[in-house]
Amino acid sequence: MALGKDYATQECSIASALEVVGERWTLLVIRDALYGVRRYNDFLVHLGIPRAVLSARLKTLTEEGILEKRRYQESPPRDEYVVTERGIALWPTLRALALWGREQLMDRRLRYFRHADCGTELGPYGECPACGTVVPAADVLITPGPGLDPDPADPVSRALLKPKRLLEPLETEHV
Amino acid sequence: MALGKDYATQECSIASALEVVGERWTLLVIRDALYGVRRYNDFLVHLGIPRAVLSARLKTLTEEGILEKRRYQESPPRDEYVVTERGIALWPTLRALALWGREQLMDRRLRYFRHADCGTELGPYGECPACGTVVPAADVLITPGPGLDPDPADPVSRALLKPKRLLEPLETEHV
DNA sequence: ACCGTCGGTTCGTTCATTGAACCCGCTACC
DNA sequence: GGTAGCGGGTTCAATGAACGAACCGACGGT
Repeated sequence: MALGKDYATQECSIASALEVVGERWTLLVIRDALYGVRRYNDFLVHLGIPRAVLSARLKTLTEEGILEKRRYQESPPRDEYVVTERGIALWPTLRALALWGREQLMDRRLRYFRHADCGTELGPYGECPACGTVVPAADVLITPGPGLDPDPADPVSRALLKPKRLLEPLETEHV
Repeated sequence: MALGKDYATQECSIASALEVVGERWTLLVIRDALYGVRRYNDFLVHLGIPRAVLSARLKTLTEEGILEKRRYQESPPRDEYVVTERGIALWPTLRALALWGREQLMDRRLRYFRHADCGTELGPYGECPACGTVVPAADVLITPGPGLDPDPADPVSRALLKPKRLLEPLETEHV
């Protein structure tokens, strides 16, 4: 999106944000990263995204400081992509978008976002109605809802059937 | 984005939302609509968007129930695009995105979002820190910040130099 | 020696975006 | 009554991005 064909005339922080995260697939990559996905192949099978596009997105997200590429084993050399503070700061945006999609477009509940400390479902602005506090991303528990396919094909979706915290790395079946 | 080339494999309300509002320019059109822009030509000059793309976006946003096309004079026939409840429901998402862009990407303050009743700047989750309530879109006051160009070229930007409420129709100089 | 896996790159085809040109209904002006 | 202008579009050729399939290289297992 950048490189000349950007939202140049816009003097606006929304336009700046969209230059970084507004391309196709980008927000879904960040969503997966917040859900705990870290490996190239897990992004690939879970998103169903072309490999070239995934490589490009991971590259620019790394350059923008939203993901961090780090080596987790030496032989064979393997890297994982971990979401940074800057990426975690997008959680309120993604939560708001998920809420809009659920209320305006969907007929069923796919996932619940809860406060990990007390299990209460988050309110419309990301707060815990029981505790009265705003819940940081690391304390959000994702639990499956009734509309979710109980036997999905890909290993990432299967791993997401168990309740887990945001940011916590996802344990995929290593075949 | 729709029509076959969508995020078909994603079982997720974020993906559903992005199928509707995830295309290039779409969220900026909605931002302008929330700021009070209603006329084709105002969108056109303020966004600097190709006419064909603007027509396409207005069409799909109308079909999706986010904007409503309505005639405001008969002769010559003229229509305006007014944001609906479904579009207003995107305000928390846009506010969160603006906040992220401002804090993570920008060095200066362009606009403040305030509670119209008391003038206090909104907190990170869209609440008024003074009143302790969540502020609905219609009660948000947009005021220019210090980083904003004081003499912009297009009439929409000039009209936005005055404080005004969200949703309130924008008065452009009718040349 | 060979097969499989992970994390990519390359490549031809299809689709979307761009900017410029054109069009239509109408009004105001001369 | 001709014509200039405006709002709100559509059409078109050229460019750029996304797609999917194929290929590749480093390694590990058998």
